Amino acid sequence: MTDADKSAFIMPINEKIKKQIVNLLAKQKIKIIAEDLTIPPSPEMGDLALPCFEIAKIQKKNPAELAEELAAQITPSGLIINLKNIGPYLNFFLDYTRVAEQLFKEIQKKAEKYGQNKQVKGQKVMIEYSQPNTHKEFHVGHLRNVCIGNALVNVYKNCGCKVVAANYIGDSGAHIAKTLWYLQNFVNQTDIAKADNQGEFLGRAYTQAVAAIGDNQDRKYQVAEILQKLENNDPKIIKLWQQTKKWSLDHFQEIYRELKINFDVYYYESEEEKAGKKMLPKLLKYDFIKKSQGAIIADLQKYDLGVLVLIRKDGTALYGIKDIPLAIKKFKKYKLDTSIYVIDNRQAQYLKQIFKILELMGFDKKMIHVTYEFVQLKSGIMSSRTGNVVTYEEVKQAALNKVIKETKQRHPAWPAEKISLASQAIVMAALKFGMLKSNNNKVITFDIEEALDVNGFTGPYLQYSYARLNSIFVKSRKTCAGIDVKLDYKNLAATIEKELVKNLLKYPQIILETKQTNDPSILVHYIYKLAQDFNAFYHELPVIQAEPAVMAVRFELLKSIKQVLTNGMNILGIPILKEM
RNA sequence: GUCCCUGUAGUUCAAUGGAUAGAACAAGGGAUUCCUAAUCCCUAAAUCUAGGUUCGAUUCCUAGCGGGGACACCA
Repeated sequence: MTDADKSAFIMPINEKIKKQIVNLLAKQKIKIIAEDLTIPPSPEMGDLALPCFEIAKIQKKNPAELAEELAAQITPSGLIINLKNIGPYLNFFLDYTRVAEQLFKEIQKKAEKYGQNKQVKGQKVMIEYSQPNTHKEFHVGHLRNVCIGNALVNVYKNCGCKVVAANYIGDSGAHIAKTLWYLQNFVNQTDIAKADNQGEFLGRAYTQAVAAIGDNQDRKYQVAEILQKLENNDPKIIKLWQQTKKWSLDHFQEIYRELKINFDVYYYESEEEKAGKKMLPKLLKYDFIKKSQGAIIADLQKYDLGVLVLIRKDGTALYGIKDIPLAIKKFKKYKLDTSIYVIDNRQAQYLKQIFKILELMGFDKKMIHVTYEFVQLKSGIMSSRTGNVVTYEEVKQAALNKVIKETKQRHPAWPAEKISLASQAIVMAALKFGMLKSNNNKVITFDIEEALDVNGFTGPYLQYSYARLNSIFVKSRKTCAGIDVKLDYKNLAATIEKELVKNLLKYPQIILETKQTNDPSILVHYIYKLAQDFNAFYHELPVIQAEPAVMAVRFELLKSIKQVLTNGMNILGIPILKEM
């Protein structure tokens, strides 16, 4: 085998096709790259196209005439079966018989690895996400972060990275002091004991605390005192802090368990706060870190990044002082190549400040802020402070009630356990899909009605498509066992079948794009389109009822669709159901 | 005031600078002796404004208008 053969063998088939077109043109002394090729607006026009404008310009020719010339000169070969010129475009037609055969073999051979690439093989990347604050409610805004972060962890793994999934728990700071103050002054022990979910109870307490404090200077002073005590390890307040913190952490764990999300490492603000204060003398040696108005600040005005307060004038710590030691610690412990922070866009300025501070300290490492826009409600911005939130728990419960009812109706014979498991999976699919379907840069205005919808562009649609597909396989085992025909891919002739093949070809490219943009919505749209085309196929063409030769190739197609659906849904964290 | 994000059918979202701007929901019409109708098919419906760059702009640049957000002691 020559080197060229070897690389052709390893090369995913979609790249192979483009390479062949590039070579065909090279023979005509025309240099293009794979990225020059576009997709025609409709399949009848071709499968791939080369716009001839730029080449025509260089050759000082009319683009349409050039396309015509090229169409006449080039003899199709390999996976290209035909080509023709339409106006200024040179369009190529794929030999679906051969493409399908090779593609299905590739997908079945690579299985769960189909779509993976080695673009950044061996790179060590930490992705920090979720970062919930204890003593606050876990709302749907937090859910978006978790869904994006988890999907990115999977995408980076698919691109050959070693990924460390990190969580950074906000277990210190003003919000803690406020909640503890409220618990001490307004809540009696029996109320706490009565609460069935103490984590949620605590979240509500925070909102009530903020309202109770209001503009009352006296109360603000009392809260500041508690913050001081916390930082000075006052035993009584520390005990209350630890006790209540556990409530929140248990609640978060329950949520992660439901979402089927795991973290490799947990960091805690309370610990980084100590580390930050410890390194304060070292920090003060830098010119840009200085005292100002009684506080300690990082003065970044020179860089158009304003000022970041690190230590309040009363000596207590702010968030910035905690992120600095943490960033350093991460790289040291895990020997990272890249550190990624998944945090909403409102903190873009803050992260620029942190990255700049680290840079000025001579810490020259690759840190990326993956920004996304926040989730708001129709009634305005979501805020634990004001209590204008929709919690994860309430959305989940509402969705669950609806889905359980629906599932019971559809499957009266199913045992309760099966209904419960399926409903849980459907709800997770609906919620996660809802959080991932929009581009990162789009603000999501959360609408409970929309979240409960299971039709159309939703997670359950994907699950339903998979279940139908799976059901064909289940039925086929009973009705057509033992059929043995030679596969003839010429039987894959319908437009919708070709469309599906084309979709499957594109999958590896989609994974790469998702990684490059850090935006899972790209994958969401792709998987949805695949499911949609499958459903069209399902209605249009029979499988089990088809004549054996046709049935055989359709099964090959379905196996590949099933694999890609599985791979994509796994990355997105959308649970797969064999029946629903 | 400065900076960041954003403006596409009634609504929520798509569209590496390319050919006829795609979906979903909502609206109206249709499909179930056939592999799950949580599905499918059909109809109607959109690029904020003005310039510029380009063979070609929803996409890039400039200005304006609209929406959201961040800018010293919340995280």
